[in-house]
Amino acid sequence: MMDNEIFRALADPTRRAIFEKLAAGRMNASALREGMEISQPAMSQHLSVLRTAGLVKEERQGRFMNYEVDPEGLALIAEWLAKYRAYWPQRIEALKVLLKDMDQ
Amino acid sequence: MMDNEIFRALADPTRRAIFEKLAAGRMNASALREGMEISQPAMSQHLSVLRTAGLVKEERQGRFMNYEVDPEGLALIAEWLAKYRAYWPQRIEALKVLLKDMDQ
DNA sequence: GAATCGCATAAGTCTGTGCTTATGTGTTAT
DNA sequence: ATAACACATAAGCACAGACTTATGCGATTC
Repeated sequence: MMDNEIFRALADPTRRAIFEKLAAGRMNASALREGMEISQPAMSQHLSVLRTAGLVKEERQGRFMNYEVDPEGLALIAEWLAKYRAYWPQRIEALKVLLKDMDQ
Repeated sequence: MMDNEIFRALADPTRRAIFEKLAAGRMNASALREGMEISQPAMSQHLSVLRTAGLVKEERQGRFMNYEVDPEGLALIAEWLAKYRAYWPQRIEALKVLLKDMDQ
């Protein structure tokens, strides 16, 4: 059950911020730190958690380590969410947005 | 920002189990405890967290407290997920399932 | 109205987790 | 080779959070 690691990873606001920043594009750990007031070890540890959860994947490039969003993790959340489809009221705007954004 | 409470609430496996059980239908706190090896105060505290996160809503009925899934919280997760639509590869089966289930 | 029931809250304990400083490992530059 | 760089890992600390036992509070039952 990967649910646990996924939701645990996203439970931390700093990690969500890192993930959001990564969503803007592939980036190395140092670039991620810019404007984030976070120590280098802390960043490394957060990235490790995100990686274990399947939310992020890494690729070595020289002495840099490039990180990017891993769709795998997002898919797990979508699967989890789909289990509760019965509870989606038609009028919730967010659903329409989600559908419009995804279906194209 | 409600993201924090949502993901924090779902980070605990016991709370996810409670939520999943509630998805089967409206239930009071005692009924939820059945077959779950969890103390009464622990259940009450978990439900409080889920409620604050917007994942569950309650309604008093005599001396019972009925709980049910609150779509509000699910909508917040869907909104969060929609922000990363750019990372959905077409072939992910989960996405298709989600779309099929929702769009009908 | 007293006892019981369903649940919430209080207070304390123990574990997990996010941080720190220090150090290690591999890569590039000089 | 040596220094500098990008990042990972180790160890320790402080706080958050999930549990416990005890008690409180409304509502029902007898």
